[in-house]
Amino acid sequence: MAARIACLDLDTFFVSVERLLDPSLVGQPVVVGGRKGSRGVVTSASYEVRTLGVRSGMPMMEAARLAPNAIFVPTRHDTYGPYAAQVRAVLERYCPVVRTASIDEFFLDFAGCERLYARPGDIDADATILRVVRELREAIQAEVKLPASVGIGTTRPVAKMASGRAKPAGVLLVRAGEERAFAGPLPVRRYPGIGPVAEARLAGMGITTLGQLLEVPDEDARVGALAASLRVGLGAGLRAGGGTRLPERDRPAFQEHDASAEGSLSNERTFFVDVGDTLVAEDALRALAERVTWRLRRRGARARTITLKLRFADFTTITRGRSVPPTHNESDVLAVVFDLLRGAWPKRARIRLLGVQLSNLVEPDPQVALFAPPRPRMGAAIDAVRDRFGYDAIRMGAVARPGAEAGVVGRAGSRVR
DNA sequence: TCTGGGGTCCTAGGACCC
DNA sequence: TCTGGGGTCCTAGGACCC
Repeated sequence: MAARIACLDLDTFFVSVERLLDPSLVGQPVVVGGRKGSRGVVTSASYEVRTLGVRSGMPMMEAARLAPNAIFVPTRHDTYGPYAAQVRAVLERYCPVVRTASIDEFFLDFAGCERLYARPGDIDADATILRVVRELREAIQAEVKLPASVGIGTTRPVAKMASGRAKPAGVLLVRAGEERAFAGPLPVRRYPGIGPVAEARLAGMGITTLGQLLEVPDEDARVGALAASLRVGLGAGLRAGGGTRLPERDRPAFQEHDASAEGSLSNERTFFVDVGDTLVAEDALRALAERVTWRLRRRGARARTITLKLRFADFTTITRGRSVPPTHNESDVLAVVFDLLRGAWPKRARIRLLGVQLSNLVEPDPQVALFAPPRPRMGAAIDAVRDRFGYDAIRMGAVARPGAEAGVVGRAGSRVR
């Protein structure tokens, strides 16, 4: 079993793209995230500010305190996708099996490619993969102008951990049989799937490294069920060709599933100031329902479950959901979330965040579709414009300005109809 | 220093059915 | 007449990832 799974990670992706768009940011301490002073967090931090302790996920306030001289750039979510798509296109030239794990992370499976790609100078299959991966990394740098790091191993968790060690802009291959030597000294937190909670519980058992976790004997009564279950996944993940229990995600390794009917879609929003007014909350829900149903229609799917998410001023978060006949209509979603809001919002509580999630997605049933009301003509026209020019090309009046009379308002605020 | 937004996966209790 | 067992769906919450 050769090391043939690669994990490619784009280094400080959002920062790198912002630097492409504004070269004056190159070499500067850069933080991409919510607006400074607002209720936002860091989404990407350059290496210059990481040395000061700034990390993604950190509140912007804290980042500003740690790195007062950094340049703060607002996250532009629509901007980064096309760059990720360019990267994927390069990857597909080099590897037949590419799986997009997130906007800045890809897994490649070179199974069966070793001999095809072998060159006379390669001493073994590992050398072949390593050479190809270095070429591919250079190609991304040259063509898309983005730095990437690649880890290579026998399993996905190993490849992922190796990519972390390869940063910045490096390549690291962990040979078959050397997984434990590589991972053993690492903190448990480095293993994909072990987060802060599992880390703390393991620390309570005196386990801080992956090596320690693996060495705990099965019979050890002090080890909780957590450590036992983690060890199962870990052992498999560190074994060449190993299985995929717990921490190893998306089991059938690289299966691309039916995107139209899988998973869920959600949109949520944190208010600048906590909300106590029903009308303001309902306006926000209108905007969220409009956006999320538009995305659902673009997928060609319908949702069987509608869920309202509420986060109160004290940060407690609840969800309330309901199963419904499959729908993709904003009005259906809105009726449900308004009703759920009434039942879930205690008097006097202030709301920090509202979210609308659509899940249990299904393909439209042709039998049902026959009798379903057609999408109103104006709705269809709005969809068509948004499909061409993007969601924000059109805003509903009530959404654009709370309290405004209904109607469609163009980008500049002029009335379209 | 108060904590974004988009997801996936897992668990657990209760309803309901046979 | 004090009580089985299995299967599936629904709902809520939480850990985790980027």
